[in-house]
Amino acid sequence: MTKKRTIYDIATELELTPGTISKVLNHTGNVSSKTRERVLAYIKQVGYVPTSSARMLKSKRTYTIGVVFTEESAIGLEHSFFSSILQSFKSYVENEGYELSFIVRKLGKNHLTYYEWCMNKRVDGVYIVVGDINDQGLHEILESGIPAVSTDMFLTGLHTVVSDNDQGIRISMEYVRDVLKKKHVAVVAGPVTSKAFVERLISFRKYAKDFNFSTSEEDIVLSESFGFTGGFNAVRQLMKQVKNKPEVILAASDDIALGVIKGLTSMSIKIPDDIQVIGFDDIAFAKHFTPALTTIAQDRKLLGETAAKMLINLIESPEDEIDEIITLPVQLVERESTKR
Amino acid sequence: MTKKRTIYDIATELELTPGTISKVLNHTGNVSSKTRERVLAYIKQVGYVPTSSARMLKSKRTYTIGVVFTEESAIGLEHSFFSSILQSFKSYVENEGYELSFIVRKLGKNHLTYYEWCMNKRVDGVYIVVGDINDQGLHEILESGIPAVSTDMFLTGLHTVVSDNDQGIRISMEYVRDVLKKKHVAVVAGPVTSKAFVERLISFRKYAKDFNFSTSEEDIVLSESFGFTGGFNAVRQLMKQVKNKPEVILAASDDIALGVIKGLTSMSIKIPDDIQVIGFDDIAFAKHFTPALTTIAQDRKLLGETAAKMLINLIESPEDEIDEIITLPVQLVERESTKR
DNA sequence: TTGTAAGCGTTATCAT
DNA sequence: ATGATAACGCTTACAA
Repeated sequence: MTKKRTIYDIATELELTPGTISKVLNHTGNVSSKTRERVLAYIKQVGYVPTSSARMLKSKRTYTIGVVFTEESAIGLEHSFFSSILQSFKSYVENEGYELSFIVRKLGKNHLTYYEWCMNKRVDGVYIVVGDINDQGLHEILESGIPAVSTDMFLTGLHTVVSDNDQGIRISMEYVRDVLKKKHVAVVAGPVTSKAFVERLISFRKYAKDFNFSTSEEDIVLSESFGFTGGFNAVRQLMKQVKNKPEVILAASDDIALGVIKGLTSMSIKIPDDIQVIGFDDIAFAKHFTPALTTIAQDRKLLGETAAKMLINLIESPEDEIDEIITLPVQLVERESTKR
Repeated sequence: MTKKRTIYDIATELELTPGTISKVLNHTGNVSSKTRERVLAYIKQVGYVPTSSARMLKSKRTYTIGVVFTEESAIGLEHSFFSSILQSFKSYVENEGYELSFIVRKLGKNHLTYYEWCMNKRVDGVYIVVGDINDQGLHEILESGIPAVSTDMFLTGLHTVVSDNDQGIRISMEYVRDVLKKKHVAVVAGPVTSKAFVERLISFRKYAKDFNFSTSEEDIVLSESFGFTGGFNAVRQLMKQVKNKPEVILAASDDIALGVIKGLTSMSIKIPDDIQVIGFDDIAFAKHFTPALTTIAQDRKLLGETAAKMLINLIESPEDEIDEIITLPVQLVERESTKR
């Protein structure tokens, strides 16, 4: 490992002083455009890059964003829905010169709270991809005034960008009524620990009533988990408790929907011939499944990007007044799990 | 944001000097156990944590590992196979007090090579999850002597942990011969840009010959991409070019296998009744697909952990002589896409 | 056993 | 327009 060149070396090599180099590096102070060019050219030539720890130490800006990705919900990097939002967030902020650092509860030998971690790392901002609303540490962060955004949860003081869950449920119900021409629709709801699932369930109840669907409480069942297995078990439960088979089942997420389909298949129920299924999210696998899943597509790329823009705005222009909540429209994608 | 307490504050508050505080923090030098206890207790009470940038600047150790996750292959965080290895790597190193930082080509306003990035961030080591073997930047890293491990590629000087591809192909072929009792097996291979895919194809040819399978060159087809769509197209091509339908198809990866199944289904070929399919990887979705996929399971958790252990060993005990390549055994998982 | 002081590589405030 | 110099918060000889 060759010795790292410092701003000091550059200076002597160019017969200047460190201060001057620093000025051109930071586009600050007065430097003649002649020396500026010379320094810039030399720096590029020798491939010099400032040492970030020194810069951080001095300047208080770290160009680092802390990422909260709660693993208690058993969804880590592996969960395609959240990780693809994160991916898009990451690309955006990297382009702006920021980097991501996962917030962990442990640093070296010390255990610490989210807030302590943020103080220690001096992150410029925090992005909550998935968080536990009951986590005291999250509240501490908000109270501390560190810029923060989320694509998952609502908390006062927390800027959030989410898909329009109500609209999503509304368009799937309209699709059921107007295109599928069905009236008996059941729902496999997600765990109520997630705000999004709660919203979707509320909207379902509302529109089922507004549209005069023949849906009763026995047509509503809760999946005990986020994923495939939850949907699988829940739908078997649903079919057991229901007097008449529903014509259509709405699932709270695609993961759950795929479990629902598999559960139904395991009971020799054909999709979409016997029962039609509609999901929510449009995960990558939805179109590959057999039958391909009709679902409400969330724009994950846009979710991540919007959150990124929002956070950088919060960091770099704290004086701007911006909306606390941004809602993004969703879209119905018609595939094989429903049939006109 | 309350002002951060420094080692200096702690010292004056305790009527000691910064040096002493540092010593107890680093378990170094001589400190009476009485003061040590006192300092430790106080630190915990006020929630003090050392500022990492200052520590890094001084000590040259950053407790940061750079992660190379090439995105050219269109597989980002979203790809479940690699991201779950990374997840397991991450958990392990975090427990040891390290953190991960994605290596990007851009830092602030400067574009730089992998190597420059590593120098700049002063990472303690590098983990290549997925890398492009032709990338000059990777070679630079190895030459520089920064400790590096990979779970994907082979390069002299690069420590690597991989699954035993040859064993995987062998046991699936033995399974075909001894359990399925079939002789005509085709293969949908993966793009040869990946070493793993090359190995699997070589092993396939070898065992097809050794086992006297009735497999000819026309039974071998290459998927032009890593994923589902590649498998889908490739198998349709295969069925077109082949005189006799194969009895079993081996796919180079699960993603490809699922595409193969869907492709076959689209041609009204029933699985496993008409053709049986075997994958490789055991991604999360393999068991949820219809039909559930018989496959060779790689132990992703162990892959990530082993790589993590290896890298930390390289970092902390550079004098240890350790094997450059570690090969992990794989296992056959029998599901619905094959039938005895 | 504890204190002192010199750096680590920057940035920023003064002088020049 | 450029040069000196004092921080930033920590580690680590070395001195007391």
